[in-house]
Amino acid sequence: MEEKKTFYITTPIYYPSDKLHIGHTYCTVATDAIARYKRLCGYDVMFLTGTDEHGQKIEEKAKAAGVSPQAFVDHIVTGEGGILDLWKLMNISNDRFIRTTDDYHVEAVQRIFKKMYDKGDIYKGAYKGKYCTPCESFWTESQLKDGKCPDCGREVHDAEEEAYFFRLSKYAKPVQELLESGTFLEPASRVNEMVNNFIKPGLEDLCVSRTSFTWGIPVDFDPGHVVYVWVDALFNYCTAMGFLNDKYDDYDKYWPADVHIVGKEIVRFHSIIWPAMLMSMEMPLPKKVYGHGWLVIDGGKMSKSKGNVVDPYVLADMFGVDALRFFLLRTFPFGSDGNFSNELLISTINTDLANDLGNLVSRTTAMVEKYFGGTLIADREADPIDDELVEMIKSTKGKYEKQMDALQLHLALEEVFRLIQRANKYIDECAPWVLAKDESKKPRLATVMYNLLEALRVALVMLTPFIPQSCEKAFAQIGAAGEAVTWEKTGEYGVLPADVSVHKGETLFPRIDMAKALEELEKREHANDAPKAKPVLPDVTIDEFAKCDMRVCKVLTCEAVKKSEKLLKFTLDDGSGTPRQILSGIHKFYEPEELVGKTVVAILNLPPRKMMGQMSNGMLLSAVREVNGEEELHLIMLDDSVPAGSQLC
RNA sequence: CGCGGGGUAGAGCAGCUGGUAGCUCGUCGGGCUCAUAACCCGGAGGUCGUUGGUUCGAAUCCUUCCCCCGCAACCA
Repeated sequence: MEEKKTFYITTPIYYPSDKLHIGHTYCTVATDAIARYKRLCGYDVMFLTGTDEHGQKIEEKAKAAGVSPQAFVDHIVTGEGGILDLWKLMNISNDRFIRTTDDYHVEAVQRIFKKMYDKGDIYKGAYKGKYCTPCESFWTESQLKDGKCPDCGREVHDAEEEAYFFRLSKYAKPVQELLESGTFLEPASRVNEMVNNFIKPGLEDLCVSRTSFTWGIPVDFDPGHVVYVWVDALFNYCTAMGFLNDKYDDYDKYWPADVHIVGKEIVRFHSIIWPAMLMSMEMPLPKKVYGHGWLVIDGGKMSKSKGNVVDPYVLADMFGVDALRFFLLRTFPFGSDGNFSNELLISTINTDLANDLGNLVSRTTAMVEKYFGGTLIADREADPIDDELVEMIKSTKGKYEKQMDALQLHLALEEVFRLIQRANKYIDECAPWVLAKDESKKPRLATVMYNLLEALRVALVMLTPFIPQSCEKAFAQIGAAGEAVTWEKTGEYGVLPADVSVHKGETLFPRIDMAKALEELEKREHANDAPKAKPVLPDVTIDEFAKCDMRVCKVLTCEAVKKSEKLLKFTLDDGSGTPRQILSGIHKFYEPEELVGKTVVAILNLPPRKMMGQMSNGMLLSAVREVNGEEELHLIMLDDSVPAGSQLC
């Protein structure tokens, strides 16, 4: 028996510190479509996804929630409405799902770590460097910006800590050659970014162990150290195939991966650190890393703090899983960012799925039923008018294939819809309703119908990776089954039986009423997060309260802090005679000019704190609440007759 | 001058190995009646961010500047 060619594709393993949003769904759906396409083509596909469950952030989140880290991630991954549920809902066809807390993975990573250690590529060093506490990051002298943390601009302090390092510097050259010499990293525009930003300035050895927290894979030969999450996470692509463990036995079969689909924010880890570590392990490198773009909203990043996170559950529920899958992959160029909006979603569904595809299935099957009682006669009569459509039925496959293989999913879909649109036009040209009036034109009419069914058959096969459930229904309607829906027959004309029977069924994609749907969406988004009254905090004594020195202040000056989105810098008259400087993150709510001269309240005896390189000596008091998941803030302003320096009690 | 990406019809985008602009939606007009008020045809709408240059000729190559986004935090 002939061995099938293998194809190994992965998504990133997602970080379950929160529920996943539409961006994660986008990435996974895209990977799923590629995996399904490759299966359709006859490959032996391995499609892996999973979760990256270690790290400090999860440890903290779990602590805040009052549960163990394991219980915390279990809930997000396997709980109701969690990640596994989401992939099931979205009809994701992954063959395997890895959690980095799985025993076999943990043990394998320990072996990997040890192996690199024994080789000398991981060494123990005394970390003498600069440490930025809020970022939990170490920096070398050369990485500092004006002596401050290059990430956040704050002060760093000397820190000396025992830690393990990976000799990333040793692999700088081969990695750069890898990036510049071919198609390892795509789209090509990302290559410059990596080389200019990270490799040319010089790759430092990477600190690959932590002692500041415990939620990670322990370095088994040195208690107290846990493995850096990225070392832990990246090797999932191999351990899930059974590398250095007994759980699976497919490493030799599938590794190296054909493509890692990743978001552009983690391209750096996948295109620099990952190949370097594999080189160290003397393992084959993955053939490709593809950095897709992000879904952005109104040109800006989707984020919790902006309150513009889109929930895939709501969309799938309202519009259907296939419609959502289709929209994501048809609308946005896969390599670059795309502007998400509900309006665009609905109009794409209406135009492509309802008007063009769904309606074509509907009108075709309706005519076959109406004119032939559902089963075509075998007589035929061709006409030159058929030639163009027939030619497209044969040629679309090749164009589609070319785009799919280049991971240009949206362009592949464009090819399919060209065929669908041509078929709609063909109906107009042939005017079957005229032919139907003349009994002698029956063979001609049968030919027209047959050509339409063939066009549909071919288009639907190519849509299978994108909208699998709908295609199945549509195949039943147009009477296509078995060999007729295989990839081999997709480039051929004349595959359906001459006396094919159709079964007009339910509407595949109902048209969506834009106004109503938007209203409904609005309702659902706000249903969950009506203003929540926060519970009253535990009692404090009057003495404790009295420790807070809150006073009335007059705003002398107020200006925005450079490079900061949120901070305003105030100079205040606190009654002492000496102006007091306070920073406050309220630029989102107030413009500096409107606050000058106002009478405000500040707490004065908080320890001074530096923000964006500026000192803040106290805090302005505001009234805040949460509305629709967004913070609403009112700075406390008193009547201007209240004198500066008055104390609140 | 940190590094990247981008600024093209009302909206969203393509074109960018140089030959005076295309696609989808919207809009206006027409056709058809098989179909999910769907489908088909046609029209209107752009000095291709700005300055200067190379060229017979530039959206496309070089240059100046402006704006947006990300890397990228700060929310005491």
